[in-house]
Amino acid sequence: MPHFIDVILPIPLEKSYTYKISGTEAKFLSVGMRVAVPFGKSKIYTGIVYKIHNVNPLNYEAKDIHQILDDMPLVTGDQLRFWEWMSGYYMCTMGEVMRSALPSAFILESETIVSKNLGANIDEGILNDDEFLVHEALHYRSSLKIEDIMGILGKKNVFSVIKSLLEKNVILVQEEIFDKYVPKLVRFVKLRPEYASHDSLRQLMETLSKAHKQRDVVMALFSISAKTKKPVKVSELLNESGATSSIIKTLVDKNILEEFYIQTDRVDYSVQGENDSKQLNEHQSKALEEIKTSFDIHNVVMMHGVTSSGKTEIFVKLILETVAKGQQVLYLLPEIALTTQLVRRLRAYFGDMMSVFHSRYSSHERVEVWYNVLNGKQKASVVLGARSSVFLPFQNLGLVIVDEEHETSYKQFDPAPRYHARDAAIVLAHSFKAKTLLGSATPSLESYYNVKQQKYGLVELHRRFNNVLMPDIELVDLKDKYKRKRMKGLFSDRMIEEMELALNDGRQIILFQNRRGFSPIVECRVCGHSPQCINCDVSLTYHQYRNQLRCHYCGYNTVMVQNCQACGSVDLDNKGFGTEQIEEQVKALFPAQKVGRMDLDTTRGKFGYEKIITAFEQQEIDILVGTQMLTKGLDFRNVKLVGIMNADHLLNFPDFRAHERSFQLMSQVSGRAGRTDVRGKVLIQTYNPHHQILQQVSTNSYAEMYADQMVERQNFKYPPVYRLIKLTLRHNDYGRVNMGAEWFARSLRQMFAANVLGPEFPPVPRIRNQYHINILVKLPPEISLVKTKEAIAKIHNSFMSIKDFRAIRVIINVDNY
DNA sequence: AGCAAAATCGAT
DNA sequence: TCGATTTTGCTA
Repeated sequence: MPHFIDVILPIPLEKSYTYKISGTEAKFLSVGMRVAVPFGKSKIYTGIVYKIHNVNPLNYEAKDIHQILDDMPLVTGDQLRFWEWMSGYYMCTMGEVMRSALPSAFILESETIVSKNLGANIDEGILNDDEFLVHEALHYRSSLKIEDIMGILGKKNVFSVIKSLLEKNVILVQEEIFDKYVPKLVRFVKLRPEYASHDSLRQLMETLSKAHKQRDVVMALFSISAKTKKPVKVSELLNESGATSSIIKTLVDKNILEEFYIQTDRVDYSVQGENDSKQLNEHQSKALEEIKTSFDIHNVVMMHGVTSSGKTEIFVKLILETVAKGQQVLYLLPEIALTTQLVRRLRAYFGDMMSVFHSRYSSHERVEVWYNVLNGKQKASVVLGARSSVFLPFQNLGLVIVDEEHETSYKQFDPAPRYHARDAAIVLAHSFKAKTLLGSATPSLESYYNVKQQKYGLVELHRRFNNVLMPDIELVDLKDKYKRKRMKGLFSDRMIEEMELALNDGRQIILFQNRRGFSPIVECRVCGHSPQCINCDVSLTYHQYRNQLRCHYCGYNTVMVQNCQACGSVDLDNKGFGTEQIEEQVKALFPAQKVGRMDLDTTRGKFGYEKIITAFEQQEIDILVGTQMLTKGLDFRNVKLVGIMNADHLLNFPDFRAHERSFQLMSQVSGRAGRTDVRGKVLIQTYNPHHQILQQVSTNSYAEMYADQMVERQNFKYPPVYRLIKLTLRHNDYGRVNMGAEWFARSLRQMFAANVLGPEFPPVPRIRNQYHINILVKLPPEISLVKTKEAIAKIHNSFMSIKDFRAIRVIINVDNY
């Protein structure tokens, strides 16, 4: 009987592909293993075995697989079902899910390797310049990659050259698969066995008496192995003896020391700190009990606790109880909140039961965590991770915690799958019959709506830990301050007073401005022209520290212009203000203080973010100016004052969630103030001090905000009452996207009538020379989401069959919030 | 995605 | 009119 497998490939293809396998292979293979398969003319891809069967495909001859890559399934059946849900719900292919789900080191790809044809006599005269260069290069290196050849020839199209060299029998070409995962080997040394006896050892020391450094190394080796009773790492020995690696090499060459390698686990943490979890106070204990009772009725419980209420300690207790039952725990956090600060804190509770999984870890480390979770290893009992950790191969998940549940960074926008990690986590937990706990000081409206609908349980914590008072929030009316000339630059007199007060107390200050750059745009005072990006429809932003104009969409930059490019005038004005300008003004106002800035520009390096946080923590910085990065679950003990420079930018943002987001952002920033005994102070500068949202922030009235916002969402048919699916059409031809979008919207209207909005160009219609246009579909609560998606998919199919529209990229974003 | 055939472009 | 560049179709 013939055997076949259906394979998922990590590319955006609608179907899975069928390959032929032998009987032996059929016996060995099981669903979830990786196989290397040929696909297309020459490429070899990594695929996941999706189905094993005996159905010979009718219309084509199935190819053989190239190789089996695993001896155990890498992906579990639970995961494949989760992938299916995700590709269905978020309208993307299984291949796209696979690409996001697997650490990149698991997805091997073949590479074309060019080598010299040794068997042939080559007449160099028949080669042209490019061909000769490649031939020459092969004298020095036995093999070349396509990439290398592109480098040598300095051009992209090297295929014709390779083809011609192949015809002239100069080279050979083969496809090689690279296993990107190399176990990390650590070098150890030990004394050769012949020196084991006392006599031989004494002899050895005598011979080394003149070689002091070598003797020191041997002595150090003894002292380390006596202390640790374990093999000695070369790195340790170097540290202890102060010797150089060449001395060790000499000893090895002299056959005194012996080298050996041991494969070590990359994810290797020494346990630091105490292992005991703190005692909960009465409010926390009560909340913990409430959560447990609530879990009896609800699969999902919302833990709504004000900032610094000690949510984390409650989570820790729950996690420890779950682990004690032998179950795994997933602790989700927004990427940016996964700082060493929090990891260190949790490490103290969980020690080596905890693994961390997020994109700043190397792909090898991610592979290690994957295997540990898959094999139910103790050290992966608790996984602390960002969005993508919902894809880990859990075996018996018992609890999922989604901390800072309201964070918008849980939603992946690009590439597909455009999933929301919170929602995906709830589905994942459900498939294991596990419970999900959402935590936030400012829950998202959609989650709170589910609470109100009795879908989720609710547990509240109103008091800050140690009864620290909520900060005192004061609104400063900018209109009034400007009128009465009480402003120094962007700072009101109140702001300066409070800053002085805090600094005199030896306390730190955070200033929040939701915009980076020195000033958003440069404008000519004579003709009103402002420099534009050449690829995108946006004004360029002035960045002082490099004297540059930059585009925030595509990264395009030029030197700051001195004259207006339209009229030549030198009278240029910097409109608006960003973090850089605030930093400069603070430095002028408080020359004695250290000022730091935290935004995308200053945190770009690998540890840039970490560095600024640490400096602020250790009070090397007195005043920290930053963007919304500052809101993400950081814990600074010594901050007395938080200043929000201009709340209006937030409130006037053109998005249906602007008010909700403003409330969350300002509440979160305010929460950074006064986390210890002294009551914190928050100053919000605004032109609209009577704005509802600002009043609600200042009185910390979440419930009121929720009620107000829900009325608006209901009236304007927005989530969480209605659901949204956003379609974005993209093409470099303005007319064509416009026509296509009109067609698409017209077809959608036949089904959904008034619930289709647009097509509408976004505020920045052109990005990287591509025109974007949006269509929004609003789904009333009573309408089936599944049927709607089917209808949209159908319309998309007919759209793609129209010749003029086929080139237009259609991006479907389900729940685009 | 990536590759190659087909279609279109554009300068001699 | 030929070669180069872009578009289109297909992968099992």
